Amino acid sequence: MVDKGVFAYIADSRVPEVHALLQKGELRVFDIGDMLYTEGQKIDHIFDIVSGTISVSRYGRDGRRQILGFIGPQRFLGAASTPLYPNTVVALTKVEAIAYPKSVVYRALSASPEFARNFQEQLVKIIESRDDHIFTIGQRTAAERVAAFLLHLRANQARFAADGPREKNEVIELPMTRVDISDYLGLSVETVSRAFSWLKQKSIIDFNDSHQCNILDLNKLREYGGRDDFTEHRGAALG
Amino acid sequence: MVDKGVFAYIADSRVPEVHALLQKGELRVFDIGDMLYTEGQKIDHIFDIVSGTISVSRYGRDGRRQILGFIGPQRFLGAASTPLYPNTVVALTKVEAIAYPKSVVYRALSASPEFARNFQEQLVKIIESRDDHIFTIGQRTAAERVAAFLLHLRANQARFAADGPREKNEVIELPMTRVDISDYLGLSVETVSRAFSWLKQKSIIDFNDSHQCNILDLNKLREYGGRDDFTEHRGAALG
DNA sequence: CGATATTTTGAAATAATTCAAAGGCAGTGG
DNA sequence: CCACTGCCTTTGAATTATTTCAAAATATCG
Repeated sequence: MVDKGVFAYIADSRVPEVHALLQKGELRVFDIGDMLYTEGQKIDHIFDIVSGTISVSRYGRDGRRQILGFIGPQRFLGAASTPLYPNTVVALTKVEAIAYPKSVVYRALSASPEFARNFQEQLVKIIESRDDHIFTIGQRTAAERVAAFLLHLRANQARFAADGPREKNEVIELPMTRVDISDYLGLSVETVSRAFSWLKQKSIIDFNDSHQCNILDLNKLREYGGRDDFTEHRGAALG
Repeated sequence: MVDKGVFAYIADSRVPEVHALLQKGELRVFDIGDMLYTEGQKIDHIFDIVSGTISVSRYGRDGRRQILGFIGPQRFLGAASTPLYPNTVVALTKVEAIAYPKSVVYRALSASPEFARNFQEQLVKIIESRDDHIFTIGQRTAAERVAAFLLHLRANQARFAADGPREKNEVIELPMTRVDISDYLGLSVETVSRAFSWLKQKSIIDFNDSHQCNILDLNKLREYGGRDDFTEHRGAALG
């Protein structure tokens, strides 16, 4: 388990303003279901996730929900172009996050070109990850979306796994519910469930329980969900 | 018609490195169908669009295409987290764009915190625009997607329209084909065409020709396509 | 262990796609 | 100027993927 957020890695603490930033960070702990931000809220701090998983989502007038991303350790969130944050962020597991005052973050970004450059790179990676998502829901069938989703989780989980001898049958943790997955993929719950069953019946995956998935045939999974593999990266992920 | 790109607005030319950047910009002209970038290309410059419209898209193995965005004046493109650019960018109309060497852009970003801050804000706006897009294709029906698309175009065109007395029946220019629209919205061409016909038949819109749309009833259009209106902004739009 | 929520499966309904063809428009050459 | 060609757009009918409605199975929690 990592005990730092991503800012500790991308910020150069030799710069005084950056050092001050890292000092000002305040660890906060959230339980399942807690909200880190709510839609329309005026926010004054950036969260840097240390452990756990959150979802970033957006609601339509009539209650339709779209999940924009599932975000784990070593990502930050809270950047927005307006003072009012446009999304809802909920803890899917117990979450530890470091809260940094926004003003102090901006001061540090101004003072350290290196931090600013790394920060920009994280933003670009978020855009690229959104683009993957758009491709997935715009062009793929239900089974392909679910396959792509599993590969996406796998790529992100791999980032922090202890790299012992890699097992042939990899395990993917699914900390979210089927409803969350369906709201992420733009499908109904039932369709997501059927897609899992279909992949299972084809011996491409199977489940220990509904939140732990084994990949039995990675190549086949890639045939359905692959463009390439998704890009792995430590980094940002706002919404 | 604007004769500058967005960098001229967001960069502080009193900083020598920024001044040098603006000097180094080189105007290029593209015809309909020309490619500004191709997928997997190693790119060494950022484009800042002065006039015209381009599409940013991504292809799947079997040829499926997803358009990630349509981009007009006062936006830049070319930022990527890897040396190889992941998308294809094509001119939909005649396009004038200023090409800036990437290295010079990065030097200017390091030298001017103000430019860096504005640049970051543009990146955040791109993310927010991608989020709108994800919501649209993840949660909306065909007619709603088309309505949302029209509102999106309207918001962006409004940015540079001469603000004389606003007409009741607003006109929206559609420089792209129906196939482009369908690849943007994750629908088939036929479905897009039917959605237009449906909105027409409800007297919400009508067409002068297939690339010029009148909004007859903006409120009704918003009932279908609105979350709120889309945020208008001069700014970035990479892909 | 019982109660509640989540996940899976089944059958019917529906939105969107596919296949097919007609209509419209733009450009080219006679 | 008109006719021909090719492309883009619209409309129609049949097919299909996904959703919706309904219920059973499974897991979770006090």
